[in-house]
This record gives sequence, structure tokens and C-alpha cells, in this order.
Amino acid sequence: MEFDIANFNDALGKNCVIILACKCSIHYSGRAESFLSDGDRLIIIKSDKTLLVHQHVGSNPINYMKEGTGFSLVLEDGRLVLHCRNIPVKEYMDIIISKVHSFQQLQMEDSEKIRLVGSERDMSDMIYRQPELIEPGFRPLSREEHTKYGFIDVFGYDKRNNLVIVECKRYSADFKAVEQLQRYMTKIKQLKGVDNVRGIVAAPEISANALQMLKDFGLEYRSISPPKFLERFNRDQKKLGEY
Amino acid sequence: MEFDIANFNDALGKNCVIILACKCSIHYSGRAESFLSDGDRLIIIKSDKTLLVHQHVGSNPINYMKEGTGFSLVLEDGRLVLHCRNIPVKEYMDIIISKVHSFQQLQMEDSEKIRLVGSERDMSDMIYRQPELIEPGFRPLSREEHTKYGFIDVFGYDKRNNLVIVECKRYSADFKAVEQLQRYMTKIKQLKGVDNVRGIVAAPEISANALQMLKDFGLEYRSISPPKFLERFNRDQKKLGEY
DNA sequence: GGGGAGAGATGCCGC
DNA sequence: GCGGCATTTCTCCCC
Repeated sequence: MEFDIANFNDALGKNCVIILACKCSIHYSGRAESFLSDGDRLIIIKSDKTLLVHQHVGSNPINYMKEGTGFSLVLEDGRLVLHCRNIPVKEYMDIIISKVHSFQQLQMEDSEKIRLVGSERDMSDMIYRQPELIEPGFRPLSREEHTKYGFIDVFGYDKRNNLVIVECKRYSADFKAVEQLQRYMTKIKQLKGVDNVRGIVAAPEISANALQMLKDFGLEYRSISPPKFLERFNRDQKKLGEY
Repeated sequence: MEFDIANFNDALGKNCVIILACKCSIHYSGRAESFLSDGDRLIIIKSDKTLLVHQHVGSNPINYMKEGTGFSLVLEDGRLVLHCRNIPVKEYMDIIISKVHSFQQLQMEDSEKIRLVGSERDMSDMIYRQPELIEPGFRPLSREEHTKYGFIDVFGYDKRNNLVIVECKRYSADFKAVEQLQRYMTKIKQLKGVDNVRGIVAAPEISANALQMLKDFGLEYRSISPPKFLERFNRDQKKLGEY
């Protein structure tokens, strides 16, 4: 493999993405400390100076450095070493490279942002627009608001003018979701000086423990799923070309 | 760029890592749904059939598929499409490739596992071995044990034979840590039928809100940091960092 | 497989 | 910067 240190450091100075496949060992020190012995890894340095080290399996990088890291590849005591320093966050990494398998630098043009559907935010939007999903006569006042009462998903009144707090979960609600709702309940009762406040967990399902805790606290549960606008995709993959 | 569909699908059948730099748009549907318009991306398919899609910035993949995904690259209506299907978890992705920048397949040998120091587990070990970090006369009985009382970091008796529950946090303790400890307290008092139980949060720091809640609950705080065995590494970096 | 909890969590938004 | 919270969280361990 033709590989030149000056060439690599030159690439670091450019606004490109570097892909280095190599055999290496790694030492990291920062928020914690880690050691990884010699093995083949994929090293990616992005244009924002994020570093990722990937093994041949697993979805998470085995080591990484955050955006804005400084890099320098040097020959040290006859060994190729990639020094990685992020001074502001006090994170340090040394990658000792014993063999370079391949080296690549890429210019990547991409200004697109992802659009995601089916988040908890989408769920609270849906409930806000279709209050009857909670119950007839529910009148939502606000959604996803950072009030002094806390970060409440949907907040409103029922037909008897009781305050209603709705906590949404896009997955199965667990006891932490119930605790979270209970915390809002306590807070808002104190701050508003009222007692007629109802709390509702809205989620596609709820665990047995969470349901028990919910009942103990006198709270309620509604089975509601996050919106999916394109169920069609799952049913008929062939129609994908329509986008 | 010389690029052959059969060659790519052949690589998929082998136990290697595939790196594809290309311009593409992406549609994902599974736990949620996402759309990403055309742009240059780095696509990695690992030997365990994990897929990662990276943009030129950011530490997280913009899209991904989990281990065990099935892949198939086909020419569809004159367009190159990478179909990704993970039937067991009901996740689907289509990557429409408008230009291939580079394609690489790598054999990677790596059986090493990372050793990490400074975790919460290390903290509880340290306290177990040096109980005086909590207070004189503290006698720990167990650490990190899944008892019927719950998952308690350190569990023991103080010099007056009160039960003591210690909850460790490697970072600043927040009110959720206090809630967690309070939950264990309630549980253990119920199950043991005793009332003389003390709860201690051990963390390098604690937020103002958490400290208030802690006091309200009658719990205690000890400022303890997770162990770092190689502070020397940080000191030695100074001379290396001079470049 | 579900539940519970940690993670070098990350990322977002608001104050 | 910190705080509070969601995440296609992921990962591990135990039941």
C-alpha cells in the first residue's frame, strides 16, 4: 500500500472525509479511559473533524472523538501514530498504526437534512389536532411547551374543566414515563394551587409494572400509536418509486 | 468509476466490510419513517450485516440498519437501488444511488475487545474496596447486585447498623438519580419492614435541583469521582501536544 | 424476549 | 454554559 504521511496530513488540512483502513491499537483518555489492542479497524475522519473508529461488526464506533478534534500523524520511534487532541473538552486519543490497508480522501457535497416521521413530537401534534383521540370534549391548550411547570407534551382541559396533562411515549410506556407524569402532576398542583388535575399516559402499549404504578397514582392510560404517514411502504415495497 | 452490480452482490455474500461512497437518496420505514434527498454519503456494510449511512459531518449515522439485515443491489427503472430488509424487526430501507464515487471491500481481522476504565461499575468497586470514601465505619455488603430489593450499586450498614443504599453516578447527579435512589429506598423499607434506611448519592457533582430534591427526601450526597488509573497519560500529553 | 439501568451516550431546544 | 428530555437511542445483564 502506497502511503505517505505528508499526504495524509495534507488531507487533514482540506475540507474532506478521510477513510483509513488499518491494523491499529488505541488508547483513549477523557471522560473515561479505554484500551484496545491490535486489530483491523476502519478509521473515518469527517470534514468537521469528527473521528470514528469502527470494528468489522457492531453499529456503534468502538472509539470516537468529537467534532473539532485536532489530528496529527507522525512517525514516532519507528511507529506510525495518529495523535488526536480535543483540548476544550479534555479528550485525548493515540492510535498506533501497525499496518495501513487502504487510504482514501473524499470530497462530499451534501446539504440535505433528514425528515423524520413518527417521533414523540409528531404524536403530540396529532393529539393536539385530534383531541378526540384522548376523549370527547378534551380541549388542548398547548403542546410541547417548556413552561415553568415543566416540559409538558399536551396540556388542556376536559369537558368538566379539569386540567389534563398528557405524556406521550412513542414506544411501550414504562414506569419512568409514569414517574415523569407524576412529577408534572405534583409540580402543577403546587404551582396552580388546584387539585382537580388529571394525568394521562398516551402510548401504543404500557408495561405491567407501569400500569400498576399508574393505577396507584390515580393516573390514566390511552392506547395511542405515533402516526405513520406511509404505511403503504410496508405493505407494498414496489411502490417506493413514487417518491 | 468502474462499478459492477454483480461484483457488489458478490461482496455481500462474503464475510467482508463494504465501503461505498456515493450520491444517493434514502427512504427508511420501521420504528419510524425517514426521508433524505440526494447528497454524497458514505455507506458501510459490516460483516455482521449492519448498515451505516454517514454524511460528511456529525458523529452519528444519518440512517442505519441493524445487524442481520438482508441486502440486494438492483437496477430498477434505470436506477441503481440498494434494498435493505430486516424482516424480524420489520425495518426496511431503500437507497437510490445516482452516482458511485468509490467502492471498496475489506477483509478485517479483529478479535480484540475494548477495556474501559472509569465506569459507574468501577466507581462502585472503588467504594466497595474503600468504604471510608463514604464515611468512617461504613461496611458494604454487596455491590452491583440484582437483589430482590432492586439493582443497587452499593449496599451495606453504617456504624450504627442502619441500612445504607449508595447510588453512584459517574457524571453530575441529576434529579433522576435522586428519584432512582428514592425508589430503592421505598422498596427496601417495604420489603424489609424497617425504617432506619439511609440513602446516599455518590457523584463528582450534583445539580441544584437534584440537591434540593435530595434534601426534601432526607437523603445524602457525597462528592466522589470515578477512578482514573492513568492520569499520567493526560500529563504526558502536554509535551506531545506542543506540535 | 421483556425489564431495568448505564453510556466516553448524542442531539435538540430553551434559558 | 447547564438543564431537561427524546432517541429508529444502543448495549449489557438478568429474569
